[in-house]
Amino acid sequence: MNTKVTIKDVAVRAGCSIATVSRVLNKSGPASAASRERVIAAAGELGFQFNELGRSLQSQRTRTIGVIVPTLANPVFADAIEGIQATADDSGYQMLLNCANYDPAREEQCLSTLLGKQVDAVILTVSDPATSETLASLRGLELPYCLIFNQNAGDGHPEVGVDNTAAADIVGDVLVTHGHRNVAFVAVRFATSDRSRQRYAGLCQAMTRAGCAEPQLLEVDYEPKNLELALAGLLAREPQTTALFASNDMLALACIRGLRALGKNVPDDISVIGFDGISIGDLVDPSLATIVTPGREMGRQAAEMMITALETNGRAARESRALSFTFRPGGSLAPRATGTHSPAGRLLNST
Amino acid sequence: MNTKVTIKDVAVRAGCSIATVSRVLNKSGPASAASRERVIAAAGELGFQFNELGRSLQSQRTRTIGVIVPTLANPVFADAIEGIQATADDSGYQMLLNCANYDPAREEQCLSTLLGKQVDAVILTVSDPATSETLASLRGLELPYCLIFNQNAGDGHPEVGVDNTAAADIVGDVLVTHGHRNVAFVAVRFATSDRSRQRYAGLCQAMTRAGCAEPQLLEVDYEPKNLELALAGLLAREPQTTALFASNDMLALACIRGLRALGKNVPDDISVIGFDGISIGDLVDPSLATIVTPGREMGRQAAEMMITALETNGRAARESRALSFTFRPGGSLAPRATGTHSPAGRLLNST
DNA sequence: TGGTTGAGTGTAAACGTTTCCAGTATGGTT
DNA sequence: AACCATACTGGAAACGTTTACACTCAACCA
Repeated sequence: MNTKVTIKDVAVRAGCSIATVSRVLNKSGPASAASRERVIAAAGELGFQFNELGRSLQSQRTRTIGVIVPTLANPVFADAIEGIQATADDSGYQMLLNCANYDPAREEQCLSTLLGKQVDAVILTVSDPATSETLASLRGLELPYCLIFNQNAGDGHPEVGVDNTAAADIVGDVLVTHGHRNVAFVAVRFATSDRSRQRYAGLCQAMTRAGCAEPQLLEVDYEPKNLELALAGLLAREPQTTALFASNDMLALACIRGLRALGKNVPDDISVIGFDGISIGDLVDPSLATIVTPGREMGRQAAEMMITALETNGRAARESRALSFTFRPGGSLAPRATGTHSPAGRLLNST
Repeated sequence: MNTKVTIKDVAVRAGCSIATVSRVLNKSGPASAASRERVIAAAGELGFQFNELGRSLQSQRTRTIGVIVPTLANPVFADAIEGIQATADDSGYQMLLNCANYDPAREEQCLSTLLGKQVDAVILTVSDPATSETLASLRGLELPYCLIFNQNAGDGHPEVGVDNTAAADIVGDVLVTHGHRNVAFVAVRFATSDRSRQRYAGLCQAMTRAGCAEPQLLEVDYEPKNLELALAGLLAREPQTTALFASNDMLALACIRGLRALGKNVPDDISVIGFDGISIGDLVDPSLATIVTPGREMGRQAAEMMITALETNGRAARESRALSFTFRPGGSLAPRATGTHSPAGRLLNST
């Protein structure tokens, strides 16, 4: 009974025109106490609720923010989404969500749908900002938009993210101070993820600065069997490898599992560091050493930025923000075994 | 340049009326080859895209499905969302997502917003179906809706879920066959989650059937310190407890961590079983014994059901589906230590 | 008393579509 | 030659709002 009742029905029941109903319910113009009362009563009795379609069409704004992310399977995106949702909600905005599945073509299609729905702004993460058509067309438009997770996307795109390169550089430093000199970077979708590449670059930078070998690059997928094979191959080719840096936490966890399956102990035989700082990393054993990025905060700030841009109607949406990150130590990282014999874990195994 | 161009602009450029443009672009009526060609050209040159607001207002359908879930922090909901998204997308539908944060008042508010936006259908998970105002008002409406995760909600609400009680009963059986006779059920938000209560009931049913003590009920929150304290309290009060059944996987992982912090080894000192079957449970060590529920499939089927109901315009949305689940063994579950002395793990610790 | 004010109200246009309806040709039949 | 389908087309109404504008009426002031 909620639906179907329009402002016209309220007007009839209140014995006035729809203009008056609108003015009363929106508090947007004068109305006598008597009308006001009758309108409110009528609306209440009828269970009237505005049809936002009509409102949006007229006002040229939907109070809806479109969001495009690669997936929800990685909790780091779920976090950001929650941040967007919460912030939007506080300001009376809605969120229209699309998952593009790491596919640039789908990204474009998602954007197109969102535009059709007349979203007021767009928050998105793209596979590769440098080549993204989606991003290119977005710049041509007049509506506020903002990248999240992507950083240093170039071309002055507004973005809220962390400096992946700097963060990975720190990971490199940490590895070096722990005595690791032969490390490998494990990535999924390296070719189509700017973030992976930035993280690899940061790692390389730190390692070569310390005079270490250029880290190996190992591209893998999540399929357990394949991952195991790839890891086995790496360890065979580069037996001196003592640490793995995974391009994200989910992958890091998968690597630990894979190594375990190969009979390797983490961190005694080999250390693993992740990236993102998903909360589960802290629950598992060994706990995951990782870069903690503020996923939820990223979403929050991006949404806030969009809403401010919309409310002030100013061109304020052009800014970018680099959020801070921290390195979280964890049990998956240990100092490199000093000799050919390793400490505790190894000893236990060899008894 | 995409935005702002309306069917009227296309009509002008094509030298015809908007009616003709509409007919051509929608293939919804006759048009001469010449008009057709000119319209298509004009639309292309102008980068025309339909304004769905206008369309929806006129057609009385938005091709949008509203979704309300408690949170995205639990991957099990993220899975379902992805399932909904993917299915909706295939049929040209959008998804409007809201997180209600386990708060019935917010659930109501979310529904109200969704209705304002004129969603064509609603898929939701509520805290407590029995007392949910949201659910009650939904039944009064004429639009298709469907519960997910909630099951046996009563009152014939359409739902897609698994039989929590039966699943938990199986968990009880598994525990019994592993020799556990003193187990505890650990839950968050027991009072406001029908699922928690159903799972507890199923466990009790199986345990008492086997002649065991009624399982302890331990209500906790996620805060690590509190959880640790609660677990310590339980073990002090009921030292004979040999297994924990957690109301969901996230909590199970948190329990394992908490037990570890208390110096207890899982599964050697105590076994832990979860519920949901989130993929991470398979990555960690010990791997999580759990009930695997088809989260994504739940979302998929719910969306499919809604779309069918909408397309056929039939009252087909009244059905409910119980999806199957499986028990997944894992390293977190071990047979109860037979004597006062426990096997391997204990021995290692005591060396 | 006449004018000015201002509050309260309704009419109607506009937002971008779809679609009914009434037209105009064109062609083919008797 | 008159007729009638048929194919195409445009005008206009409708969907549910907001809001500019014009109107009425009372109160107030000179």
